[in-house]
Amino acid sequence: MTTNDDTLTIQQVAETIGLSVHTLRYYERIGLIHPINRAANTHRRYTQDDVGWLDFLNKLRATGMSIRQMQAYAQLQRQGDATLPERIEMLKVHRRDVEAHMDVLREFLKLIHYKIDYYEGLLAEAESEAVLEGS
Amino acid sequence: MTTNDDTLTIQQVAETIGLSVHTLRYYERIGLIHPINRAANTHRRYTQDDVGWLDFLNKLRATGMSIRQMQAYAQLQRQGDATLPERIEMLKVHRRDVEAHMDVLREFLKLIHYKIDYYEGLLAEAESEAVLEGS
DNA sequence: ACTTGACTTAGAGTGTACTCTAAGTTGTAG
DNA sequence: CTACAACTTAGAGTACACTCTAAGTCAAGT
Repeated sequence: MTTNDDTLTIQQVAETIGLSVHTLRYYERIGLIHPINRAANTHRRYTQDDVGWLDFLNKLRATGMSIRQMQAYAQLQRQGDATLPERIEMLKVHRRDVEAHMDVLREFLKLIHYKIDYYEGLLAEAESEAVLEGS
Repeated sequence: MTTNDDTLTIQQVAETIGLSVHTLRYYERIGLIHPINRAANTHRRYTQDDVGWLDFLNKLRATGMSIRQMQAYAQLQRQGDATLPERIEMLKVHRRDVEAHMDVLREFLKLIHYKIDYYEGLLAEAESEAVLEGS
């Protein structure tokens, strides 16, 4: 397999960005990415730009954006610079969502901290009683 | 509907903790919570303890714990104090997961910050050009 | 010539977590 | 007496995001 230029096979892309080859084809099918250019043998050849875009999609997913939202964003992206304001707005909305989610996580971490402390307190108590019984 | 004591109907619980009545029954069915005590008319009556536990379950879900994990935790809980060490361990593992997730979110927020700045820069540029053309 | 392995497609299947439906019971209000 | 709302059950249905299968093409290595 001589991939002489700077393009990558689907397998290579899957490895570099951590999505399965199935998922990469799926994302193309549902319009999250434009139809990938093909080599003479019909195999997909991903450019660095393609990889960058997929990497960004992956980050949107990892931060909780739905496929539907990403489809909307991808469509705007394909429509060019005229949609920049809308895309900025989407990103800002998503940022607010992520920040809200982080607040929830922070609250939870505080709770869990107290809970673990409390449980470890109970545990230490039980142990010291066991020691007393053993004496 | 006279709920004179300090117990709550399924509807009231749903409202106070933000889970649907369907989900509350579902959680009971799959063992996330013990079988709820019934009033004379077979209707469920939730105690404050039940509500507290459901609230905690809800927080575990909201922070990404799977139903399967919660089932395991609930089972340990029902087995009493002997399982305290295991439960502490589960909570610590989950805390690590949540912290790791927060790291991902923080990284994303940084990226999105730069991206929005960049896009708004493009936008400002385009606008100033439009002004020049207009003169 | 033949095997191997990476790729291709359309479409079916899976896992998770709900979410809803249908049919029935019960208690209160008009 | 009747209507209505809230509840009950078992089990079916849904949404989401993949994930896999089957059948086939193609290029390289032995």
